[in-house]
Amino acid sequence: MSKRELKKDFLLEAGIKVMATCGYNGTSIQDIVDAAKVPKGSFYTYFKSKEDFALAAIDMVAEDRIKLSKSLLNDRNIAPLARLKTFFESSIPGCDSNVNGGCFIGNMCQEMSDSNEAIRLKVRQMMRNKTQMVEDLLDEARMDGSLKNPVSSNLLAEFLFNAWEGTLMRMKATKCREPLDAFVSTLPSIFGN
Amino acid sequence: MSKRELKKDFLLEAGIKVMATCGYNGTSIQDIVDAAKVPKGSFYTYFKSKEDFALAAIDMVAEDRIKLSKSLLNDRNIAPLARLKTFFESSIPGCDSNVNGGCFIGNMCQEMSDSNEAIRLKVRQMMRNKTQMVEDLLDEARMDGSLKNPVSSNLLAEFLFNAWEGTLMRMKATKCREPLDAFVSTLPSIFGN
DNA sequence: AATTTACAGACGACCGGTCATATAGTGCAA
DNA sequence: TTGCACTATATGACCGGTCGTCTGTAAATT
Repeated sequence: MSKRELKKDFLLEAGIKVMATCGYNGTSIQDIVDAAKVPKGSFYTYFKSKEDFALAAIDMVAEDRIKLSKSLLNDRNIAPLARLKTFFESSIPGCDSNVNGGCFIGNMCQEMSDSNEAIRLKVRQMMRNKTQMVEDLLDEARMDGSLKNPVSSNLLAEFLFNAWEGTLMRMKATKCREPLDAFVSTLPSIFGN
Repeated sequence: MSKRELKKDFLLEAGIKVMATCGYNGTSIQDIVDAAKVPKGSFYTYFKSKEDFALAAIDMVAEDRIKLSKSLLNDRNIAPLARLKTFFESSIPGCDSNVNGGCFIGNMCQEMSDSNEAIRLKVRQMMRNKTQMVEDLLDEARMDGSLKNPVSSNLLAEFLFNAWEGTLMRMKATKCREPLDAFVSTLPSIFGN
């Protein structure tokens, strides 16, 4: 990775931290470069606009998460539905200690979908990808008999992924992990018995 | 209702429309007064700050929704779980035609919870209220035998309300009602058989 | 020497909020 | 009913500050 790309990633990582808690409109270019300890003028060497930064940020976050999820999801030593639980939990870093920020992609979705089409489309794609991963896992669980819910894996995956995103959102309001526990407690009853 | 209160409500209604699509930080005082066709100086006659406006806006939206929900929820001629479905659907106005805006309270939650404690607490309270309504309905359904899921009404209500909020969020990303349909299709399988 | 990258400073626009002034509304005495 | 003092509302110019972006030039790299 070139020196330029390293610095770009560094700027992204620092900026994501700010934008995850303050949102798109609540984060200024100044905030981003301050967090990265980089002069303001340099910002436009790496990103052609604030929107461009946000799009790259969504890419980076989603890529990190998907990489992490993939390694967990393909471990055939663990039952599919147990992996699903892990999958959800892995999508929020340090969900017990640091309840700030929530899901960066979910945040962008709520704040920007109605005002920035490029961000909306990128977010939609990322969510579609993650939903597909859930669906594959559900299919696997159906094969081995641990999933008995008659609703199609496709619909159920949509439902569960969205439910999880809603749970992360609720965590932002409560600032505690209680909603997460309610989710995990309820999950088995949805798989059927 | 006094003349003053009428104008305040008018300003609120016009402003909520803007803020529901552009968010808190994406909406300026100028945007609000423009939407209401009122001079900027007048804003501060009715609200002491932008934050004050947002808090009043959340109140108004939640009050409207709760009033609407209450009338639907208490209709004993309809089965509890059917009412629950109506309850969810009533919380989003014109969910098929106008997918813009989504859930105002959900939007505020995601955007502001980490940066404005007053808004966060207000949002938390509203969500708690709505969850309680779901819980009551689930209890009623359990009485008449239509709800067989062994998970407590409390946990299940939390789960379902958050799932619904997540579904509304997903609708913002897709700009179509498909996620809503997936939610409604999946719902019966959660009640048990 | 030529090209790319780094960055300070400045740009006009707009932000949330204030204020002096103008106007409208109210209660009361005559 | 009228005239008057007083309070409440109306209003847009204006405040200091920050916004996202751009430009000119210095430094680094090729």
